[in-house]
Amino acid sequence: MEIPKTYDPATAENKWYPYWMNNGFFRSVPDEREPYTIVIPPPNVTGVLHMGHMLNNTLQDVLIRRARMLGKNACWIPGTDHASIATEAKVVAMLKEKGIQKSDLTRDEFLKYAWEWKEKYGGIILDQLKKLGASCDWERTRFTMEDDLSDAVIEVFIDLHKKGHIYRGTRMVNWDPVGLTAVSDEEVIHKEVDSTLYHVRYKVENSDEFITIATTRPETILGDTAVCINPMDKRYFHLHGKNIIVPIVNRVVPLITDEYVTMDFGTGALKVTPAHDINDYMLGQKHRLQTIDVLSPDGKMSDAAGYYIGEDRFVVRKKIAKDLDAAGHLVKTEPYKSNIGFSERTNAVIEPKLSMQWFLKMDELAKPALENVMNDNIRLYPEKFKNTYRHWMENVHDWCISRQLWWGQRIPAWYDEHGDFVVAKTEAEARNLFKQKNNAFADDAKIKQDEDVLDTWFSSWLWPISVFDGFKDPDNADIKYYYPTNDLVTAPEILFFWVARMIIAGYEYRGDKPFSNVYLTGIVRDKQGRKMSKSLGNSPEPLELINKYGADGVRVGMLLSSPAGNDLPFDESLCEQGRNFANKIWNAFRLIQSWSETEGKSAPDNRDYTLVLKWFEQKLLAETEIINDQFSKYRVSEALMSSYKLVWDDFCSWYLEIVKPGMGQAIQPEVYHATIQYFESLMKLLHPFMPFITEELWHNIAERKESDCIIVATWPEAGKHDSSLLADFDAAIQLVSGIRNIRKSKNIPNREALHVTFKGGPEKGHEGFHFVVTKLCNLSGLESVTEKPADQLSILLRNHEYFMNITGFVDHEEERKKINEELIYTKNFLESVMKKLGNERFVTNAKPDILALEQKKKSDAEAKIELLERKLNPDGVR
RNA sequence: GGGAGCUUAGCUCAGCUGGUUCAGAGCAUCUGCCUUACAAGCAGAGGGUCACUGGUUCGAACCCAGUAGUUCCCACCA
Repeated sequence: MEIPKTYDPATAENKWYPYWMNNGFFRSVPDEREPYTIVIPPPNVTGVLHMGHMLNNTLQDVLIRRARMLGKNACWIPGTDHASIATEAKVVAMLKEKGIQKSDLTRDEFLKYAWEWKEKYGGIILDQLKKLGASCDWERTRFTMEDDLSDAVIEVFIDLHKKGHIYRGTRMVNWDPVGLTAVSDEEVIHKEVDSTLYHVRYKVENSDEFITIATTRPETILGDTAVCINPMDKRYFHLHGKNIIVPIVNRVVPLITDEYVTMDFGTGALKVTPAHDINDYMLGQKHRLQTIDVLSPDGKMSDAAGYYIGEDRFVVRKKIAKDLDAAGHLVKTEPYKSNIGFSERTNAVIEPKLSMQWFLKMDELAKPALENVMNDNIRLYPEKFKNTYRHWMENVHDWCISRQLWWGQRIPAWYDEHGDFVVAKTEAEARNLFKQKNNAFADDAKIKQDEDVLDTWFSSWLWPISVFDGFKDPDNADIKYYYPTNDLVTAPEILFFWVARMIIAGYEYRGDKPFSNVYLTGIVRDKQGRKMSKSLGNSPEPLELINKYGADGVRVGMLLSSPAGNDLPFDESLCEQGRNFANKIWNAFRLIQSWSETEGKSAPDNRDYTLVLKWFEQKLLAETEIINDQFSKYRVSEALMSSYKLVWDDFCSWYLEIVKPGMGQAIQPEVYHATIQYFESLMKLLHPFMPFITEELWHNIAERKESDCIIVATWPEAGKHDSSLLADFDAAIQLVSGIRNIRKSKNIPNREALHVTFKGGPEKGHEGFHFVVTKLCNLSGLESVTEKPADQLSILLRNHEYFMNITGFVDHEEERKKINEELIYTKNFLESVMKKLGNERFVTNAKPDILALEQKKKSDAEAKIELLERKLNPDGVR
């Protein structure tokens, strides 16, 4: 049968993914096995797959597939997040293209469009994950805004309100004038921006004097309700108790004193605009100042401003500067760098704005969430995030959970005509509550529900519980079986948005952690270290990468250089390396396959390979143990690298080359069958990383039923191995490398057979592999001699000297130089060992095995020195 | 401003309890090979003052202090 020289990923991918799905290999239902569960960080319904998703989901798939092979009941729950702000923005934009304004629609009309949009585009990202090979239980796909999950959100709101954790209050919030909503602190990105500091003088009432303030936002002067100075500031002592006249509006406001003002910044005088600055707001509260909101929600000057009404704040900033100047109030301007907050979603400049919002008190709820991370009940990988986590949880702020949007779970609060409110699931319940509060409450009294919806994270924080219907039916079989889940794989950016809050919800509603381990991935960056983003256009299209390099190749590429918590500087060449690896495996298979045809047809290769078979068997045990250990520490890229080297170096470069039958020879059946077994084990080890090619080869390499799939095969055994055998083999291949090196440096072609000898008996164990050396190096012989041959090149290995019959090439000076260098190194080494052994404190304190090791180092070094010295002075003449 | 982390080969990173067969890996580079599985390959080689300075120790890439550079998080002085 003709097998193509290169692996064709598309064929395997199109064949096996549907096969796995149709045969229910991804499906999980509770049974007697140990569960292993991951809930996906639900991507936004608006999302399309980007490189971050690729990394994240590849990792999850690796973990889930390995758990499945370890015999666990592996369950990976997929789903999507309704993402209020992002989705609403998309729908608004879509409507705009159709010529429809959101403001022309009723809430229900708008939501109808939004749902249509979701049905149409909401599943794209999940389909893309399938291309990557994600083995999610698709029958369990959830959506954060489906009925059951929304019910859970509402119930939790009501419950937390009942417990007194939710309150309503006037607060300074981060207002997004484009999104027209409040956003949480975490969604504001601060950037340093070049701006102007305006020095403006205000007239002191009943005086000719002026007081000069500095501001970057002169448009807010219209909302000033005080000027503040430090009480200790000598410059202004004489003004204490006076009033100030705000320019343009000519409002008379008090001059107040507060230590908050730093004397040496600007002019030491601060204009106070409680409606538009968080610190001013606090000053306003403290000094009972009037609050004048001069901006409307869309960032234009409001009626209350009195001037420039309806004009954008940035336009007004320039205008008012001019007008102030004209009126003689502008003293000077200077360039100034200030930190400005931008909305993460819309990139609009955030306005601090006073508004009525709903808040969740965090201090008490956060306690168990902090404690259980600190005591390692929940482990973060890498551990360094524990610090960050603690810092945040110890200084946690109340969570503003209301959003001025329509797409999301509507807040279950109801207002009567006086503005009193109750929290209830339905209007009928709300009426009852009103009645309980007030007997006189009329049956036909008008009440209306809060217009706002809840923050998206207020639904995603329930995700690990709600996907198992843990609110709807707290004792159902699924939640009891799968919760707490095992591992969560997510980005550090949402450690607080999401991870911390899930932990909080877990303890509040299940009395238990939502997951045991959190693997925090890095950010995928481009070669220049920039974050990959759509706006920069520096992100490769994931599906194109998959087409180009195969899903397995891309998976390997993503994982190759991404230890937990480290950013991944992505480069397509990584995928190329992944593809090349797949091809290497493919060709190893081709080689083995070709042997099956030689079996019995020609004279068998009659070498005794028993020891080599044993070596590889032991090597597999040893490496599997290492790989298991790396997995247990979530060192996934290291586990991949170990597997990579096991396959490429140990199996392909050494094992296959050794057992490969010579030209015209047939392989021995037992060697062939052992090789197949080893290959199968290797495929299993690789399966979590490279699901497609391993499944394909699994079915090709041996006769097996189609239903016998590697995806559900048993993970290879690890365990006790003969380390001296492994060391003996290492010595043999070192000899091989040494001989090859000399061949190369002396330009002796491989077809020219060499004869190698060594003095005295070989070290025991090691000689068993001599035939390996003979075969791989094309030796005409490898035997012991009693006398050291004269004038031959030699190799030193484990205190034994091997001689090669290539007399003509010896460069004595060069050789002596090399030997001398090695001698010096070895002597220094011995010296340090002796120093240690001569140190009483070392000898008394070191563990016995370390001591023994040092003794061995000593004797080895001594033997080597002796040998080297003899090499330099072969006749004992000095 | 407060906090945390990082700095090891050209690149990306290991180095887990301090111990010179411990200075490592992969990629990249260089050299030689179209050797019947694979040129998406084979074989070989070169490459590092472990950021710097000092300290602790019999011994430091590893522990401590300081310095420099760098990244992230938190706060937000108009």
